[in-house]
Amino acid sequence: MPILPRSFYMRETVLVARDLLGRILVVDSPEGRTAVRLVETEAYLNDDPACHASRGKTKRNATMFERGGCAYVYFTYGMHFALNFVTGSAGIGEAVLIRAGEPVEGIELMRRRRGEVPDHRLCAGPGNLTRAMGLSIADDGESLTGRRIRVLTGLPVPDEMVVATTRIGISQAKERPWRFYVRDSRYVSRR
DNA sequence: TGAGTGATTGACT
DNA sequence: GTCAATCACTCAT
Repeated sequence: MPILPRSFYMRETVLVARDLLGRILVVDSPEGRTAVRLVETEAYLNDDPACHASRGKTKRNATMFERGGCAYVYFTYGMHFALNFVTGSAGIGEAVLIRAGEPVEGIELMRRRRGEVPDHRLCAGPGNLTRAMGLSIADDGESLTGRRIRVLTGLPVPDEMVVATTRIGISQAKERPWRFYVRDSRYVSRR
């Protein structure tokens, strides 16, 4: 299956977030391979108060200002990592948060990393997904078209199967409908 | 320098 | 529904 090219990410961030549903994220690690079908994403834009980049560049968010097509991974709440796909041209500061995926490969490895949880919870939520796939701050800046991390074309999700709603866990710009998930999927973090 | 918050999660009432 | 875990960052001293 083909790898999504960098040009996929060099588009409007909200459109990329929507178009990522149904795509396959593959991560190779020394322990083995894991892969998920993306079922839940959120867009974070430059002029968006909820976006890390909205208050300028810092050491933590610097990767967000790179050219689209790389991973922005950050550490939050003192214990969790969150994976984003950087979008647009260099210097813009926009990205798509990967909130949930449906496991398609390496489920045993995910279970070992996550412990006793049902399969539809393995990658439900940004912190859970990074833990199940073995991602950490060490992956910040990694290419999304590389050997360790890549995103395959998968099967795009038709409009009637996509729900657009408000984002989760933010206190500012709550009303913007930039969260996308696959209707009726058991693998999303919240309904 | 220090208090408050956060793109979260799981345990508990 | 509440709350603690625990750290990078912001904003106000």
